[in-house]
Amino acid sequence: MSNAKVLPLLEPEAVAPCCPPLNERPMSADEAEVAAKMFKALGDPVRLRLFSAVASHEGGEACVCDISDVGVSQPTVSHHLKKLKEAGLLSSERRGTWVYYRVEPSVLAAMGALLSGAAKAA
Amino acid sequence: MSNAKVLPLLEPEAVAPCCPPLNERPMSADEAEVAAKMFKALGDPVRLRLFSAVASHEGGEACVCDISDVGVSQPTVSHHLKKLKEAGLLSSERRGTWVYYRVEPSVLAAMGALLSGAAKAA
DNA sequence: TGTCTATGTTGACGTCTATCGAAACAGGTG
DNA sequence: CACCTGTTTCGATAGACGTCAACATAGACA
Repeated sequence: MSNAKVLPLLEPEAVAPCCPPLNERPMSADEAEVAAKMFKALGDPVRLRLFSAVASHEGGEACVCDISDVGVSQPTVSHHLKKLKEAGLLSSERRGTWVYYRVEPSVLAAMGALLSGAAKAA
Repeated sequence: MSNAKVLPLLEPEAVAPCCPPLNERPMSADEAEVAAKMFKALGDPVRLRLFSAVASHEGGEACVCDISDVGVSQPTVSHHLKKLKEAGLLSSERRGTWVYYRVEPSVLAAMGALLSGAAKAA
């Protein structure tokens, strides 16, 4: 329904300031709530495999029919893809009969910087 | 009690091969299950704040009394810290009256590389 | 030595959300 | 219209989150 305004994560200017490096300073409650949604989206084996399948596919986009081989039913796959899309990690596009999912590099970079910064100083 | 053998994630040689970059190839079910546990551990706002508080503290270790200011009761804090420890992200050590938690750099680096690698190529 | 206080952990319980599959529905093609 | 792809709805099961109470462990003090 109101998917377009569920999260402001799709905007790059909303991603960058949301995630200071983990070791810089203690996260505030608001920052943690935003960042936790992204981590939670990847906190499921099925979603992680789906996301990896999309990210490793040619051009960073993949048809659902190519990544439905994760051991669960297709409705469940659609459900997980929807959650990844709501978290801002994927974006869907319909090209004729098939639906293609694509990764969001900005959000991925934000999460990587969040962890890499903490790993560097530790 | 039997904390030492809950997960083999504490060994660096178990961390490195568990997480190929997300965009290299589709994750297997076993790899995804291991990596999802780490992401799931950070998929909660309270845990994320606790982890950030430990990581940003002096020397990467912090007493529980210093990070209990997250808006929940202390038993809840202890529960979340236990989950972070079970995921291999933290390690606890008792120094007298107080208990100090410390970050595990190797696991953090693995997660960062997992995402940074995917962000680079995407 | 014995007791008392303080710090963290653990267990049990209630509540809430997540996950998954079966069936029905929308979108697009030949 | 018949067919296929993918989404949505609905309900049932399982697990996560949070608090209250009780239990270990370490130091203080008489």
